[in-house]
Amino acid sequence: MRNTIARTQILDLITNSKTALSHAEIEQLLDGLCNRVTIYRVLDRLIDDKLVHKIINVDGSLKFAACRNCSDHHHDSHIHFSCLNCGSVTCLESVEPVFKIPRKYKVQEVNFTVSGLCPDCT
Amino acid sequence: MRNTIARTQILDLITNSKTALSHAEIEQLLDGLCNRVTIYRVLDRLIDDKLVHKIINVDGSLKFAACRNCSDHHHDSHIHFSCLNCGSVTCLESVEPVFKIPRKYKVQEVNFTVSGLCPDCT
DNA sequence: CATATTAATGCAACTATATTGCATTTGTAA
DNA sequence: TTACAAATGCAATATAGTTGCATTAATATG
Repeated sequence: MRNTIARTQILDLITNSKTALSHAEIEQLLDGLCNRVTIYRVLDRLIDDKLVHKIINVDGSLKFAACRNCSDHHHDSHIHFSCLNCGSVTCLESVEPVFKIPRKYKVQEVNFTVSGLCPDCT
Repeated sequence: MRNTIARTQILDLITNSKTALSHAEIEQLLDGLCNRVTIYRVLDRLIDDKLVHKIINVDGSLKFAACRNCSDHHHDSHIHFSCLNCGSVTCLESVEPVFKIPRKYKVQEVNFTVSGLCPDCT
């Protein structure tokens, strides 16, 4: 795994962003630094390296956010908040939902998104 | 809203299916009954009419399932189980997660998907 | 410091999925 | 039975992501 300019910049953007970023947003922020295909590939690598996690938004679009405490495996069992007005997606790291599902289902991952209005849009 | 053949068939398929169906699965099951564009439009109408709800799968793909108790507004606050092996998506209607998020967020909808292995695939 | 190795990139082409405009068909109310 | 508008089919277009391959560049080694 090499520390390229694209990788550094993309990781920086995601890490310093208050909200999760989409591929398109990253592309715009990078302003031609690299090809859009490279962004896809860098994102894949960052996810493999457990530095970033992928969030499926309520509208099906993808967002990327920095991982915290994901050294071993991804555990993004926290809630994601998706604002229906501004489109921002925020990790609510401290909130973990409680639920019980039938024992016959073997749970591996959890994807929990709540949508509505974020503090900035109320 | 007219009761066309396409509408009837598509609603039947979704209602009688144990698991949520994708557009592609519906298209295959209909076996040329109507154009794929029509399927998109019928699904949109069924969602508007609160007869079907749309589920965003963990891989970002869309699935459609029959609505229960959605006369006024969609309340699919139940859990969806997504099988990583066979790809099936099942509504676990009886399971509703408990969670608390900061008051400054205004919650409107909830989208909760758990992935792993379904009873058939364990 | 030079250089060899190979990961990473750029580009173009391609695939998959969804949407739109418009002419035609068809369900339904009068 | 007929008229009207909803629904459909088709072709074109849009959007998002992937792949193959030649080229570039990061890094380990001598």
